Amino acid sequence: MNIGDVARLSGLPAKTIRYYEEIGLISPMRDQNGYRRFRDSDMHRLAFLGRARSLGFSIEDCRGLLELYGDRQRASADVKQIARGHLARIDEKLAELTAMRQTLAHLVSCCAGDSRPDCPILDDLAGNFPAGSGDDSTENERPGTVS
Amino acid sequence: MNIGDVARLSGLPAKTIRYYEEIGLISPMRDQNGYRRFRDSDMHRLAFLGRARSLGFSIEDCRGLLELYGDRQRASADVKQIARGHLARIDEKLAELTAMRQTLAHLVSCCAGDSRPDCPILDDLAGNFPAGSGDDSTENERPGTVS
DNA sequence: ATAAGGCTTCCATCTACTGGAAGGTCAAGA
DNA sequence: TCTTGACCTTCCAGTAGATGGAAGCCTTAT
Repeated sequence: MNIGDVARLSGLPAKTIRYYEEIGLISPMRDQNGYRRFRDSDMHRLAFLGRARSLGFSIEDCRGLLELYGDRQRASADVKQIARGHLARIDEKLAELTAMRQTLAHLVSCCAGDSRPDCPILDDLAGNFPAGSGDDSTENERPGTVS
Repeated sequence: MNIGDVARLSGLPAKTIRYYEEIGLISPMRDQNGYRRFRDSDMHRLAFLGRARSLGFSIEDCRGLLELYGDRQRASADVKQIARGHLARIDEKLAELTAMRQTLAHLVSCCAGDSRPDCPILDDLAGNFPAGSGDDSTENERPGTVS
């Protein structure tokens, strides 16, 4: 199979497949004309990569997972460790995004969004807190930056 | 104020402040020795930037927000539009991460994580679905890749 | 013969910084 | 006065994970 067929079958762009070869994730053979020739095993690795990437694993995680995938002597604990690390990163990201979302949604809901210049969103970004806008108690705590 | 002071006060690394100047977000003056000299207005812009970035606004969003910030004739609708666009992106990202998290957490919970090679995580990544592992009904739908 | 489409490599670009090298500046101390 | 150390400067490279495009070869059909 040539790269175009593999791209169609795997759903990965040809560019990406070449990139994966460049960084050593796959090693297809070459025909005499220089074209890459993909065997079933290459397709399997690419499918594996596509799936792992769609779950958000980093390229380096993928490299490790592929190695374990091809190792009959592997311990599932090693796989699980990679997956758990990734899960932890996802949870961090989720917490960060959720906090952002909350603040942002509040600001958006406070903004009239008309032709007048008054804007609580800009006020907040500029560090002005023009008297609690609806909710009582804690007077606008400002979340800190997260990595 | 020199860049070091501004960095301490704003919480932004000096490198980042130089970068923001390079891409035209701020334009501090220069002393005769070539050192950047920051006025209060520069500090305000940097604080604004730090806050906007911590809410996840892109640099280009920040550029637009800063422009509106400095425009007395602005319409709050323009600010709100940027914020809403950003909110929508956050929601997309949240949905994507939540889906990943769910699949991943399930796989992790299925994996023994011991010294044996059998691993449902690898099986899934490889496209093998070894008989529904606990839940009935829909026999493992595989989520597609999201941008 | 030539045109279309597929393939190749190489280089640049994207986001938002970050790290480091080489070197100028300034204030304090011996 | 010299030196030391903390600042500051610019410039270049690198990060993750591709993606876009140019220039050019290969193959097949017309």
